[in-house]
Amino acid sequence: MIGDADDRPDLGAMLVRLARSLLVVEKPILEAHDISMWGYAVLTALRDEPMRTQTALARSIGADKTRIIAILDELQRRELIDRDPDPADRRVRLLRLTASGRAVQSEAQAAIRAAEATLLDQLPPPDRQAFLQALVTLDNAAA
Amino acid sequence: MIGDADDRPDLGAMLVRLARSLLVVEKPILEAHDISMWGYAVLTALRDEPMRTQTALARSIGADKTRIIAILDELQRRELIDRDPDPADRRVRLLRLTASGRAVQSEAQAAIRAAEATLLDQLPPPDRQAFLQALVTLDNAAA
DNA sequence: TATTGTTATACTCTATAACTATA
DNA sequence: TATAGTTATAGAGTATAACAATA
Repeated sequence: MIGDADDRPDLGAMLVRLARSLLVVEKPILEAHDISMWGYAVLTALRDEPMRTQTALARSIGADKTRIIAILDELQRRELIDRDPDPADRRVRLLRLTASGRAVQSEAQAAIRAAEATLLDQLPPPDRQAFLQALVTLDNAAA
Repeated sequence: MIGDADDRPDLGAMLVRLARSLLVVEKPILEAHDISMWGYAVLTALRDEPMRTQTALARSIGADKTRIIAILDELQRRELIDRDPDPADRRVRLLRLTASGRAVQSEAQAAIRAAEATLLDQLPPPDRQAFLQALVTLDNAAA
């Protein structure tokens, strides 16, 4: 284990702390754009591709299908998403962003990324790139 | 922003997902050692140094002072910690690990570290070191 | 009066199960 | 019968405020 730098906090402890501090920073940003954390997660998931069922959307953002219903109600009411029954199978709801929803997601994400940059600026640029790359790798592996 | 690799999930999203998946992996490990997540956090904080007040301990692990009371009750009942009134100021409780508490923390941490290694093994060793180093830097900065 | 620890309460988040409507 | 969506309920986790003991 020589050189393994084991004299550090547990990985889980550091990740939980960092995740929590990021959520604290991002909360007021999302509030400024008048959306919730889950609302933002939904908009971001739908930006990449429309979804054919609410269950699939829920799973893609790591939520329960019952948990996103109130979120979808709100997003639909504000006309940020379309949510239409599929004519081919009237049980399912076709979900996609409206132009307005796409704009809100884009603006919120820009603000989020700027806040992230403030944190990441504490790493020298090469370390920063390596960190993000490793994070993406682990994120894909964990999924 | 050339070369900034912005085509990735938000930093917060990745950190939350990774933190959650680590908690899922670690939960059965801690259960096998018959301690809770917060119990483990308390034992680990006290391993590094005894604490003079419960409030200080709570803050050091990012918890509320009211939230650790049941945890301390349990740890004390099982004789994993000592929790004695300070003769110099009878309001405060002096907190430190017992020999037994130190052993439980040590065994649990070894198991936790082994589980972490399984995840980290998905990174090439040099990337792994860089990732951990960056994480420690950000963790210190965020505190 | 200020502080430590404690208790009580309420609030948020989440998980589970039961219901409807379609297939 | 099986599935998508919905609703209702209960549970866990958390935050806030009030209280007792001590300084």
